[in-house]
Amino acid sequence: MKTATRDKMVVGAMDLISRRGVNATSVREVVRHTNTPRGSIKHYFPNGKLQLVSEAVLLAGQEVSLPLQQLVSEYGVIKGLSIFIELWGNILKKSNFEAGCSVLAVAAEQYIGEDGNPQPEAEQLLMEIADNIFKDWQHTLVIGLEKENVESIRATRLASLIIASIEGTVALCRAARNVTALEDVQVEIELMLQAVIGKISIK
Amino acid sequence: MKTATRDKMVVGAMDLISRRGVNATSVREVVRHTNTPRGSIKHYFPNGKLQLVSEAVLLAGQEVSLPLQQLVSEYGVIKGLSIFIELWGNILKKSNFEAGCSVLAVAAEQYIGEDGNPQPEAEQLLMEIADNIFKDWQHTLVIGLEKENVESIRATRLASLIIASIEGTVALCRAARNVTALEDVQVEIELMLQAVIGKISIK
DNA sequence: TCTTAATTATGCCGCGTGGCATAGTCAATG
DNA sequence: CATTGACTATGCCACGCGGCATAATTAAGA
Repeated sequence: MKTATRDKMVVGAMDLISRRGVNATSVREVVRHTNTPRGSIKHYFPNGKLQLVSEAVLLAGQEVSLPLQQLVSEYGVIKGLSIFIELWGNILKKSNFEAGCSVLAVAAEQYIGEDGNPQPEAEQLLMEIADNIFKDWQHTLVIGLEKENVESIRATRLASLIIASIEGTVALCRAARNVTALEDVQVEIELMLQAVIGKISIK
Repeated sequence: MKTATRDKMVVGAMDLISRRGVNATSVREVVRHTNTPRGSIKHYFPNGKLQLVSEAVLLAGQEVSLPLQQLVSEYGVIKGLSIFIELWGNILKKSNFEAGCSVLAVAAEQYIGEDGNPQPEAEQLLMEIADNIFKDWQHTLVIGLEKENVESIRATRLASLIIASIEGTVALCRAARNVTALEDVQVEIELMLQAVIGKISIK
């Protein structure tokens, strides 16, 4: 497997993006950070930074999609989400609140090219990648909710709320340097879903 | 008032940050973007980019805090939030989904210095500013919820969820280049609050 | 008016960047 | 062993950056 170098680059890019964002992640820094040959970047990523970043974000999406899917299908939406949120808390704590969500990072900033100007085509590409990932996560939740007999339209709306709130909360916790908001949101999402699914009245 | 120049710089920085993020917003671009004398930046912001960015983010926070506070106190939490969310939708649409939330942008990326490395002190300063702004918004909601007889602890949790979900949704909508997620979240927040406040069972 | 202070103009510095091109090295296959 | 193709090393480029210093200009106060 010669792809060891290539993989390290993508993983390293993902890591840096999750901390610094896309624009502040330089390919040279990725190379340094991963002890990887600078001469290989052009070889593995002929389209340069944009290609590296694209793959890094795709990977970041996958690394969230898989556990989310697995947790929801194994424990159901409510318990699954609870664990999923706890997982994010661990990522934050383990990184000393430096790491965030790479996909959110993409969605929060325009892509600026080497000339210092926005690059609409590149921007659109990355945004579409991010959008697809968000929609993927949302879809997983919709499936899980429908399995609990939540109506399709309602499930879609709830999934939007849940994804958005988790993403937003991760950012909030970064700023606060604690995990309180994540705990708050976990509780409220659980209460909300219990009400919706169990048709129980919230007091 | 000679501060016309200074103000234009702060406003321009805020605008650029909301689109590009902090790291991709250069002082020189702010100057160009605002037709402002480059020589004045050192004069009005002796501490350089960090000072400019700090004030821009503070302003961004204020420009959200005030309407939020006003809407909640005038229309109550539910109706107020509904209008507030619609307001965000307008910002997105009017900017062709280029503008986002400057405060979220700060929370989503590390601050990278002119040497290309993270600057922990600057980073901490900006994060504290962002955190204070988030907490300010949250406080406004807590007040509004308590006025509707929601228990204090519950109100705090709900406020976390609401702020996080709105911030997250703005990012989602940027990626999707439409306002659907914002509409979804608006409906679900309204339903949730009606249930909590009115003690009505959700079907 | 004259002079003092606030503001602006402009050029320079060192640096890091993304991209590229050329040359080198290494491994696998003939 | 030879050769071919994949991988890597390294230097260069033009650029934009943040910061700074010095000089010019303008406004305001005596």
